[in-house]
Formats: sequence, structure tokens, C-alpha cells
Amino acid sequence: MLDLRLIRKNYGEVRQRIATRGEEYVKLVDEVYRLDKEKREIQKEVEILRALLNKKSREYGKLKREGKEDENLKRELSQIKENLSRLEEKLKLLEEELYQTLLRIPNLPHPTVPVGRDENDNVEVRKWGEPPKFNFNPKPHWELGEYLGILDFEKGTKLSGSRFVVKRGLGARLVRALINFMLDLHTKNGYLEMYVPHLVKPEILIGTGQLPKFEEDLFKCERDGLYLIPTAEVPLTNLHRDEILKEEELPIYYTAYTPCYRREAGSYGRDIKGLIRLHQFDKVELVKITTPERSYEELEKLVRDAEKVLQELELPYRVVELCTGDLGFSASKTYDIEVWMPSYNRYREISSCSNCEDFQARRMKLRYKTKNGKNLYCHTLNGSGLAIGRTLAAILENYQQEDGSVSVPKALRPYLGGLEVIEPHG
RNA sequence: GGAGGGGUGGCCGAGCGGACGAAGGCGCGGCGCUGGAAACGCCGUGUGCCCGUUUUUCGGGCACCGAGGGUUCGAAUCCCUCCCCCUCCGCCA
Repeated sequence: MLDLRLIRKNYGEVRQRIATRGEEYVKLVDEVYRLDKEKREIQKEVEILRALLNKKSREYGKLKREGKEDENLKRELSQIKENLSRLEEKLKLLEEELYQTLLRIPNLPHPTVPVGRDENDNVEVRKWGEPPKFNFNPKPHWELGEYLGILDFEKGTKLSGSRFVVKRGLGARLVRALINFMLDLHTKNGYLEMYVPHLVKPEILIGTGQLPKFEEDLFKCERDGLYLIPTAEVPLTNLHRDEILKEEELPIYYTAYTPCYRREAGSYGRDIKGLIRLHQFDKVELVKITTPERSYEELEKLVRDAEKVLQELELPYRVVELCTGDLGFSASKTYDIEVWMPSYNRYREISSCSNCEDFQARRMKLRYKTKNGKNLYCHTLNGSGLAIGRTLAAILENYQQEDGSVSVPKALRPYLGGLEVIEPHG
């Protein structure tokens, strides 16, 4: 949520910056500006009337206790109350409309973010490793997975429909190995491992920005009013909502493994094969809560922490900085990490690391008390560290051998009982 | 799912129709006492919004005692609905 006072004071600048994400948001800013102005006028009237009512009420009570009755005063009071309730009704509607509009405005991009329309305008920051050269025709991971008997897409569809998969034997074991490997790495780097609920209340999703705008992307348990989480960012970031943390407690680093559930509305036909785009996938997530002064430094470190996973697995990747048009709703600045995928002959997103500044913190009232006693909003950051399914796909494709077997990255072998090669199994 | 108990400031806890943003205690901060410290004494110590002034400051107003509604001139206090927590019983991984 944007700071209303910023919109009031720097109206022109906010309009301009929000426009770099898409022109459609400018009119929302205009609407907020107008509603806020009107709301404050009404609020002023309401408060003046209420102060008057409080004062007269005390007078009336005093008389009453002295056994006196003042009919004129009583009439005046009911007159004030009548005006007041009409104004209050109006104020409530305005406040609600203002809030709802504000909730649909995305975060302001950081001034350093390249201005652009879509992913084509993203900027490559750095590259690591070399894409493998095959002297045979490399297979896509879904073919390898089925050949090896570790991925079963048919069974996934049988159970749950399209965009679901069953992992079998070593496939299932690899998921478990990757989760453990990543959590071990991150906890070594100072992240506190958490295990969190996968179903959350709507206000939790409002906190991180998935609601109200992206309801259609979520799975909902209607009966209970709960939603399946689309990422562990949601429960992790909300852990301290409605709290005032001590400055000394910051920064807080969390990591958690969770499954992620996404309806993928509007992506029909995209990445229909393989592990790239599923309704349910696994992910190890990184979340940081920091002070505003440190948050950009922390973002750089967060990306490095996520990169470490790929470096240890020896998978080639690059880091790109998202342009304004490609930025997620809550993010001020985002780095994507893209891993090399031979079957696509290009890099594909495997992690997204964002600084949301105070955008989420304001939505969830997540604050900290400074040393001199001021309450300020925290900055929140999150990043994948990493998406398990896509990591598995990248391993299969990059480590495949001519006979269809796949060698196991060295870093992962301890998690698979020393296994060096994945071969077809029944 | 059934029966009972309860939600008040950072915490404990009083208040059960007006002078209550809320006693008292603990904690925390400052000052005093001390060679230093403990103990003790004094002072201070919630959050949000609006208006004015203003860089920080300060002054005024409004709201907040789980949430929402109602009664009343006036509600933390009375009534209704909902949520949450605790105890016991049932069911259950």
C-alpha cells in the first residue's frame, strides 16, 4: 500500500512513477487523491461535531445529576446527533472506497529500476557458468523423467487434472533431497527455518498483496474462508503483522519449505509440458524483515544467497533486473535468477528476489521502534531459494547423458546416499 | 461436535453507566541517593488519524478496553451477533 501522505505531498511524482508500470494505474492514483481530499473534509466536520456533542453531553449530564432538565439542550443534542450520523455514514463509505482503491495500486518502482514495458526490457546483471555443450540431441526434462521412471504426468492428470504431476521413486527422493539441501544451506547462512500453515486467512493475503487484486490466481477453501498459499512468502512475511518490533531484532531472516498452489488463470497453453508451470509445486523461500536503511543492501545479499544454491549444484544461470513493466505488484525492485534450460535453449526463471520496501509492511501494520522511540514501517524482502520443480528440471536437462541417464550434482549426492547416476528404474 | 470459563495498555490486574486513555503492580527510560551497585525515593512511559505550527519540536481535536451492531444525553461498563483463547467430554492423524 502506498503512503497516502506521499500521494498528497508528491502527487505529480507518484503519478509519474506509477505510470512506468502501466498507464492504467494513474487513474487509480487520481481517484485516491480525490477521495482522500474529500474524506479529510468530511472527517474534519465529523470531529468538530463530535467534540461539540461530547461537550454538550457532559453539560447535560451535569444538569441531570443536579436534578435539572433542559429540554432545549436535549433537542440540540439530538439535532447534532442526527447531523453526525449522516456525516459519519458518508465518512465510512469514503474511507472504505479509499482503502479499497489504495489496495489495488501497485508499489512504486525504485528509481534505479529500468523503465520498460515487459520482460524484453529486463536488464542482464551477471552470468555464472557455461551452458553445457552436448554432442547428442538433449532431451527435455519431461521425456527424461518419464524414461527414467521418476516423473509421471499421466498419473498426475489422473488424480487431479492438468498441471499436476506424480513423482516416483528417485523422483520423489530428489524432491526431498533438494528441500533438505537448500534448507541446510540457508540455515547455515543465518536464516531461521520455519514450518508454516499452508492455508491462510484472506487478510494475510491482503498483507502481502495477492488480495484483493489477484483472487482468481488462488485456490480457495470456500467453506472455511481460507486460501491455499501461492508461496511461503505469504505466511512468513505475515508472521509479525500487527507487531512493533525492536530495532535490535532486525534484520530477521526466515526460510521455509512449503508447497505452493496457483490456479495459473490466464496461462492456458503456456508451458503445458513438464515441471515448469504446475498448480502445485514445491519451493524453499527466503524472507527478510529489515529497516529501510538496510533493505537494499539486504536485497543484494538475498540474491547472492539464492545464487549459491545454483552455484553449489553447478547449474549455469544469469541474474536479470526486472524493468518497471515486469515488476510484481508488491515489489519495488526485483532480481530474477534464470537457470539455463537446454530444452528451451534459453534461461528460464527459477527465482525471483524482491524488495517490497514498506508496501507490504503498511498493509499488515508491521513496524519497528527506533532507538529514539519512533514507530516506523519495516521493509520486507522475499526470494525463492529456489523453486524445487524447476531446479529438478534443470538438473535433469543439464546433467543428462547420451544414454538418457542423468548424473547427480556432487552437492546433492550426500542427500541421496551417495548416488552418482540416475538410471531407469522399474 | 457438547458443557463451562475468559478476552482491558509491553506484561499482570482493577474497573461493571459520566470526572476512565483507563487504579495498582511489574517492566522500561530519566533523575536523585551511593565510592560503585542493589534496595529506596521522585518524574516519565500506548496506538492511529485529522487540524494548526513546525525539518526534528510543540499545541489542539477525534477514535481505540477482541470485532461488529444496538440501548442511552453519555458505554470498557448494559443488550445482541460474531471471532479468538482456556478447561472438561466426544471424535481423530
